[in-house]
Amino acid sequence: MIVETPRARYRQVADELRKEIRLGKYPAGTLLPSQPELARKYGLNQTSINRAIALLRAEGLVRVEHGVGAFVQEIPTVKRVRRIPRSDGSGSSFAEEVQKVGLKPHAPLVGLDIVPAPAMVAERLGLAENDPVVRRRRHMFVGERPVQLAISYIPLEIAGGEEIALPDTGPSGLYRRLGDRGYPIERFVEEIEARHPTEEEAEFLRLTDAQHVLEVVRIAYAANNVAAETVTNVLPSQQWRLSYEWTAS
Amino acid sequence: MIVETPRARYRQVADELRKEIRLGKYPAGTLLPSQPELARKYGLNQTSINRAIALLRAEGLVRVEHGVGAFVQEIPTVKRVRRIPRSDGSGSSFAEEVQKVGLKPHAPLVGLDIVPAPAMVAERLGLAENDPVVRRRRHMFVGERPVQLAISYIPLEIAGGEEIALPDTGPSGLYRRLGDRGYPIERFVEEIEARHPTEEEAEFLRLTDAQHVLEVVRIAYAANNVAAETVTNVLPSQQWRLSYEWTAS
DNA sequence: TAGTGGTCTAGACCACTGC
DNA sequence: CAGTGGTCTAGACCACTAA
Repeated sequence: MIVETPRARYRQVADELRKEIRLGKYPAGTLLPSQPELARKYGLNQTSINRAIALLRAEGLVRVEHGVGAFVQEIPTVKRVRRIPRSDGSGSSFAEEVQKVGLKPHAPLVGLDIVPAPAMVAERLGLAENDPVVRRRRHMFVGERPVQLAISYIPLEIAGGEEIALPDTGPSGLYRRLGDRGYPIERFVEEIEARHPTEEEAEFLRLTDAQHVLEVVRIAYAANNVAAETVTNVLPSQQWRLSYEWTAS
Repeated sequence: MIVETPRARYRQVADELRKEIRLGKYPAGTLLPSQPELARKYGLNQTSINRAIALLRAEGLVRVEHGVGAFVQEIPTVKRVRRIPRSDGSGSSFAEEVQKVGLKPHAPLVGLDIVPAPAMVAERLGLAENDPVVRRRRHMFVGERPVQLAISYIPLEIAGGEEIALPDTGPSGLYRRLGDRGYPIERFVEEIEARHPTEEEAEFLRLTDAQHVLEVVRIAYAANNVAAETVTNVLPSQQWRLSYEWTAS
């Protein structure tokens, strides 16, 4: 190791490991050498090596399993997938966009039920808290890899029942059904925010709590600004790039 | 301190400080007690206190100045400001949106020159690398607080000269001038990505490198898919919420 | 059980800031 | 200069995982 006093030793170790990962010395999915081993190699204490690994964790380059070791994270394959507001009013669907980049997506339904509206959802849909809403939860994968969480809420009064959100109903399918029920969608608003994942999200998406997620909240409005649906998508920020397109005039 | 073995002591200290900050015991801009002092208070080593502070740094709750202390970060005042693609084709301007929430923005020009196009810019604008482009750089503040960086590039052939991007030219002003020069804008694409800040960005935006920024890249297209301008905005992810709106048709 | 990562100490030294 | 935060050690103990 170069003695470069102004830069902390543990940072230098992190730099070195980062470089070696980038160069393919430790391919995705493999284990880094153990902390005692790295300590010997670099002539440092295990405590210092631990700090170095903590840096790589925070950057999302490495995922640590206690008692096992530090795994090199898979390459962010989902990046560059797009969300595009289109003239038919829907954002492009998850499946479409992932297929475009040649990957096999699946988005199993993990829950479909009727629940009292949580405060945030009630606010977005213009309901009173605890008014009944249809809730649809999906886990989205690319191959074996979890890449996104989605929870959709529709006021029960508008939905009529759970059936409206049954599987194989793509977004446009859902909006067509809402139209059939007398709530044709006129306007969409999406808000994007970056935040720390909840524990549940971190576990499913295999993130450390030092990494961030993007939360994309869409609200679909029917006539008279009646909010007919809201969807919240949670995606690891390092794996996605969002895209919006619109025309002048 | 509660002896809660499964949770690390330093995490408990961070929890405690986080709570006290939230409750206003340490208002924004003030210093936390020094590390030795906190060490005495919690019966821990300075090393452990240092780790606790490091957590708060990573979360952006605190900004540390070496040799001085840990300052409580100002409240993220810019949050909820919107970017809305409007019917006139422009995103709403920085100044407009900040004023809407009752704050005083200013966005001084820090650079206006003609440079060879960097690779990424050349790709976005459909130029060859090193083709000349007009570059406009702005630093954006709300009051005294730096909140955003913006760099705009226009092919010199389209711009004619630097004048096109002179100060007090709002976005729509620039696009009107481009129209006058025979390049009316037809279409916009924005791509959003979360990443770690560069050192320069971290310094200006007063971020630690553990925090994230949103990079919003917009490309404005004239007829025949000729890219007439690209702007890159860099904003601290914790201080902003982006918003897009569009109508079904 | 042996090997892994996570935490903590007591003490040291350094770099930086402000007086 | 004194006070601040940043780093590092040598050693210890714990929790977790896998065989």
